[in-house]
Amino acid sequence: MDAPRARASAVRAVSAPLLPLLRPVRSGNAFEETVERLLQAIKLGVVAHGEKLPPERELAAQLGISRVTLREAIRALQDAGFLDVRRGRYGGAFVVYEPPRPGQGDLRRAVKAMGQGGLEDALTFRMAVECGAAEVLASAELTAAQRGTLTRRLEEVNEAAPADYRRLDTAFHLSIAELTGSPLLAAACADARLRVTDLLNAIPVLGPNIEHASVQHAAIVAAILARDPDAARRAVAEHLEGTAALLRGFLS
Amino acid sequence: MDAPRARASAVRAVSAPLLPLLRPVRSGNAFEETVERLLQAIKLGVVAHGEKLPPERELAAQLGISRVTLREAIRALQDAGFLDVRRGRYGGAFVVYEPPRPGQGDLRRAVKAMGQGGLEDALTFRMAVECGAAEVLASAELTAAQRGTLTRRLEEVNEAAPADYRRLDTAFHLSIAELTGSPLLAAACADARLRVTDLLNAIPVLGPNIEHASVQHAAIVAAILARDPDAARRAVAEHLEGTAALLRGFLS
DNA sequence: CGTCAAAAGTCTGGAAACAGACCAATGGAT
DNA sequence: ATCCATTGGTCTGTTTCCAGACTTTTGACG
Repeated sequence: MDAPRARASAVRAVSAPLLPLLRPVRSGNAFEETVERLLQAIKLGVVAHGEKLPPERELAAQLGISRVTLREAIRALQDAGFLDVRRGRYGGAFVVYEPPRPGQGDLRRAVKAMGQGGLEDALTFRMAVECGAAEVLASAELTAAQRGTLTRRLEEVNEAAPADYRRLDTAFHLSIAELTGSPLLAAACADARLRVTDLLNAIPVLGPNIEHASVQHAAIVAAILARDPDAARRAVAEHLEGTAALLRGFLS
Repeated sequence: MDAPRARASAVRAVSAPLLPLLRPVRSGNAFEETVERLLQAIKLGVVAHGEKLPPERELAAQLGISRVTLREAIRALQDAGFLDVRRGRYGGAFVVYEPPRPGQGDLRRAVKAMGQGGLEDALTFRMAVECGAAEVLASAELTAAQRGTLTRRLEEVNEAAPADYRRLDTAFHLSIAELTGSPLLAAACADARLRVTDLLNAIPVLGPNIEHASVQHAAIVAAILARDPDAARRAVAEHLEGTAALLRGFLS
């Protein structure tokens, strides 16, 4: 139809470096992906020991999969001993899992499972999105309710029993992202956190680290409440660098 | 098996605010999702006018879908006039599309298509991830090749013809993310950019804006090359705020 | 102690997606 | 003029996944 391009036969290949766009449309297998998701939710403590998952129909809708597929995943987690499924009214899929005594050999295995370069990728990604979230939040004018949520989460982490520490730490970090009011940003932070969960679960929760972390957490909250974006970003960066260094330390 | 929980019947529901984890496992329909992806790649100029998509087999593998599904998507884009598919050796799916003369009424439609709160979400997300990427990059020690890529992309934007401007601007922004070496971060930035593409395409490319932007682009590159993370972050923030303001201006 | 609502468990037919083999056209190279 | 590698086009059988109706279990409540 248009002569110019016809003879041109401009067989320019697709530009090499711009291919993050052509990343996978679907993450392989719905069943496996669902198992992974639920497992992460359990390990993150989003659904803690003794709690139950939402009803199958509801959960299936949220995950965008059919009930059949969801049930297969739940069944797998039941067989693996993570869930206890009870039927009848007031039944459901109850979490029967407590974070393991962090072993030492686990860490290398977890790192290996991330693949080549995966660790640095995850840490970099987390640094970028969490710093961004803190900065955004510190730039916004918060309502009293939002400030309350933030300080409450901070207190919860500080008072946490060792067994609950990771879970509440996660909740604290994620609430920063959620309070920005940007679902995309919150999802990105959740994703980033997920990618380091297995690693964090593989290292012990040590007193000095907790104390150090709680000082940093307090600094983050203070900066956000003071509406000082620069300070908030720096505080988060420092905190995450500490975590990253801790991980690298256990690896060397 | 374990008496303690049996009677406990701890029917604590799943904690309300921590549900970004239970987001959809798969984005609905593989076909539609693929069409969307390809369309975005075309509109972003990742595959410019006259270029062709990678061979079907290759592209299907990259997208993680079957060739059948990919072909349906390509067919749809062909019918819609975005692609011209030719067979035989040296054939392929050629892009027959040029960014439209930016209309004025389009913007509101594009915004409406994003849904309630979608605009602020996208802008916030973009601000967070792109600032993060710039900061990460400015913190790293770059090779000569990386510095070269960055400055080359900058020059390309500055010399761009109006018709090519958006495409090269996109390439510039994305290369910052790519140079961080974090695929996750690069994907996040690409995603963020995608979400505002339709909006940007709906507003005219004005001389003063371009000049303003090119000054800011230069500042970004300078800060990165000077290894000044703070300045890099600020420069990106300023630049994106400019874009956001421009969009809001056209909306009011 | 029976009722009943909410939950898991089951079944069936159909649509979507896939894997892989094979066919057909095209145009540069020989 | 012919060859042939490369690319799109087609076909077939299989697997995965889904939508929705229906059944069964359970335990709080009246």
